[in-house]
Amino acid sequence: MFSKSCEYGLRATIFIGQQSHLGTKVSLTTISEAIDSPQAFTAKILQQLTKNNIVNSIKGPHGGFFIETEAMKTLNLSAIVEVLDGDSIYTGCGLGLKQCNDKKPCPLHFKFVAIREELKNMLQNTTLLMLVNDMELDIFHLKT
Amino acid sequence: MFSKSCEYGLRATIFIGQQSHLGTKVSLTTISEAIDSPQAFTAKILQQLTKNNIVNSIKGPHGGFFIETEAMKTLNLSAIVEVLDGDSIYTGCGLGLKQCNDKKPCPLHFKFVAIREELKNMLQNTTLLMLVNDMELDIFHLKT
DNA sequence: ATAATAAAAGATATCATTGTCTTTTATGTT
DNA sequence: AACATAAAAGACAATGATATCTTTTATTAT
Ligand code: FES
Ligand code: FES
Repeated sequence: MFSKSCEYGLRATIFIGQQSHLGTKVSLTTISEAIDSPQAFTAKILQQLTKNNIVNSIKGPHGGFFIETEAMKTLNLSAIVEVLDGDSIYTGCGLGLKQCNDKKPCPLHFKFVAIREELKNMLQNTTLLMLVNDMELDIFHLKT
Repeated sequence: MFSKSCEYGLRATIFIGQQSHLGTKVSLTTISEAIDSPQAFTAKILQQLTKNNIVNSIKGPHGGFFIETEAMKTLNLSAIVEVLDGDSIYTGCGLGLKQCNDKKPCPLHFKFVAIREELKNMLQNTTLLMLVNDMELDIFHLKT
């Protein structure tokens, strides 16, 4: 469904959000251990997320990654996915045709678009804050 | 969503089904032109589909690929996807956790599984014959 | 039998994704 | 100012997916 980059990026963002909610910034090492991801690769992903203002970062001692609580209210998963995987998941044809639209549809088009839209809506309607709040229930996990 | 192999495989199978419905076997060259796919790569995919009894093939002059009409009634898209992409699309965690289950869910689990199940149902409930019949409407396309 | 046709099989090549390693830049502490 | 910390940036490596090419096998037609 999503690329590895996107999977790690989503997990990392949720973890950063969770910790920021508790008032603490987190370092790359802490993140990659918390979400069980390859550290150097995760660094690259965090660079992209930082560049695209999904997360904030501060260099130097006591630096690290964080997200403002206010930003968590409006940040939805769709924004993260779009940064890391582009919008092909929202616009791409299920059968790989170059164009996907109602005018010249593939035989799976209408059935496929219905599900694609649900996925899109789910990602757009799910904010980081929702997931961070859910995480407080101690039911959900970010590794294995 | 699906791999290139799976996209080409689905398109190829639909085309073979369509032509078989008209009573004609089709060659690799005909298929790859009809669905606009790389020929040699498509050959490899058709080998997999043949080995897994999704399509039939006959070597030699007047040979080619075909599917029995009876088989089209029971062959659903899910079977094709499973041969070419495995079942990770049905069982994999949206955030990339090694296990996906209700016992130790990721924060996206329940929302994600809901959509994953819809996709699964759609693929299981859509038979090749349905798509082949739809193709007769001249509304749907298998390339560009 | 020979030649032609067409898929199967095997080997190899290309590319994007995934992943690592090293150097640089920014910031805080002593 | 010197040092330590931590992210940013750039170069490089490994892997798997995608794609091609060649050889073999099966079948049909002459
Ligand atoms: S054209 Fe294939 S999903 Fe829209
Ligand atoms: S555990 Fe993540 S989708 Fe099920």
